[in-house]
Amino acid sequence: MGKNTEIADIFERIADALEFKGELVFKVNAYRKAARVLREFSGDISAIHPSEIEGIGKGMVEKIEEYLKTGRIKKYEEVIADIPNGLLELLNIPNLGPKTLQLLHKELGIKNITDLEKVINDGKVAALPGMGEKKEENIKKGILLYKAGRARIPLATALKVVREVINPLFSITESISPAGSLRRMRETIGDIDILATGEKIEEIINAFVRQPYVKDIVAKGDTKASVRISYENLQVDLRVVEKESWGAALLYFTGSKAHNIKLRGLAKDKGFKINEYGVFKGAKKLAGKTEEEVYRVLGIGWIPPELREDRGEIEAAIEGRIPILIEQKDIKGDLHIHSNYSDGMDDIEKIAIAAEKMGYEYIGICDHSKTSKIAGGLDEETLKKRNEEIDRVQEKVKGIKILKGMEVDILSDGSLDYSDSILEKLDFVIAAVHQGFTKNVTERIKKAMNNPFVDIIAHPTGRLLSGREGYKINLEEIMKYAAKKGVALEINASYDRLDLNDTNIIKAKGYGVKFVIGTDAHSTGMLEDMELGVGTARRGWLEEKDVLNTYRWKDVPLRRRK
DNA sequence: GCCGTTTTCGGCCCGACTGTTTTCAGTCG
Repeated sequence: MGKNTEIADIFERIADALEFKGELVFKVNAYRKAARVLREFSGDISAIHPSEIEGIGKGMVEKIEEYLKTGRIKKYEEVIADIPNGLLELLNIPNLGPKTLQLLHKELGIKNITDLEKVINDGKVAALPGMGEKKEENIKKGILLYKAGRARIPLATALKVVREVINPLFSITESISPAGSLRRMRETIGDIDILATGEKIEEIINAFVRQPYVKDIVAKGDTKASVRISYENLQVDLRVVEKESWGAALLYFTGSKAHNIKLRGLAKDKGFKINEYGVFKGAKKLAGKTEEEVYRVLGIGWIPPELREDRGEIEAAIEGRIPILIEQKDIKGDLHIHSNYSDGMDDIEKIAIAAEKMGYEYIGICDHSKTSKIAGGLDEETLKKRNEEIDRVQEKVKGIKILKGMEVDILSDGSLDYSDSILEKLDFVIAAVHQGFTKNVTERIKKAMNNPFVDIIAHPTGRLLSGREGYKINLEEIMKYAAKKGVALEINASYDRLDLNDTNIIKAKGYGVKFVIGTDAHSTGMLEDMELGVGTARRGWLEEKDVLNTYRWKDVPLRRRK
């Protein structure tokens, strides 16, 4: 996806190579940081000047310019010149770091995974200086994990798993909370992190590693344990701390790493030291019981976990401009729900009752339009019947407003799947690309936005977390046009979509775009995905006013009402 | 390699756990 990512990848590989060679760790980190910053930078990289972006200095700018001009970076070619192809890849093997890899390369001549497996199986590793039986065994385990693939799991799955893991520990802990990327509501999760506190730390650790879901104990000490669970080979880390350190530990364990590093730098500037036990001045403890307390002694307000990515949140906190983020309770209705008239599982009445129980004021039934035949798209006649059914259910279920919406296909020429006279009569329309993902998609979406009855664009990029890449589009052009036309972009909360994602939301908000969070639910159970959508919106720095379905229905500033 | 109203040189986040060691290096988060 563009030059930013290409250059970030190269910087990452330079970092790996330098680390392998034993170069100063700070230099290695500089490349890692530049890679991360570049990945998240949304602007034009050819126009970057040193110091404009934190982490990109003179050297990095030179290399960026070199790449844009020649398509190569000499420094990269230099550092990998004497490293065999496929060797650095082995750094992804758990328990095998740069120092050990260098040793194995030098002493045993390994060049790739095949060589590595051979020397391990021949028992040649244990005999090397500083190595031993156990280290050899750990690398062997690491190779198995590496080959099994350690794919990140979707947020929705991780939330379910963490609730199951935490439940049996409730009775023996005083507090227990998810931490890590899960608490930050990242769209995918690698390891699951949990923090707990209670009277008997040892007992909590022991109870944790003895749970039936534990397949393998990776590490176990006085204050923390790591286990691998049967489900998806996931690693779960539990850290147990004294009550007095709860806040500092929760902060530390929630991350992100980049957020923590910057926070610790801030503490250092003030002459403090911050670790997972608290904030210290010399031996004196200044804070640690709550997260609020820790931030306060650093002179800033509490920062919501979803923002802790070092994307400017610490600077914002210093200047007192941390937004009041949208919350689930602000959502007044779900505007993207499929009924069994198209490919949904449940009938309209069941959906209405379920949504009423969730406390919504309104729901939008949005079935597929006629061209999406596989998804049971409705022809004009069936649409009429469905709308009559909505009227009938509305008579029975009075506690919630049931809106007549549709998810209308944007066809290959950019026209819509129903005539304007049909679209006009609906309460609102979501337009969506469901076919021709590579054909003129930007132009087609823009053309669809020219239709005055299109209120929302569904899942604007079309990507799926399970692997589908998404449409070939110029997303920024679509964002600008949506802002201009007053069309809202959807934050599709479906567990496999989360589309727009966090960084795209930030970008779109910058252009003045408004949003709708919809679950795209195909069953009443999936209405719960709203939690994922709100989490993603929070990661995108959104406030209540940015999201249209936080308004009462009569006040929702839909495009067609303007 | 980046960065700077304490610095343009000399710092750069901090600790737990493991294994191979007798005081520490490597890996991880």
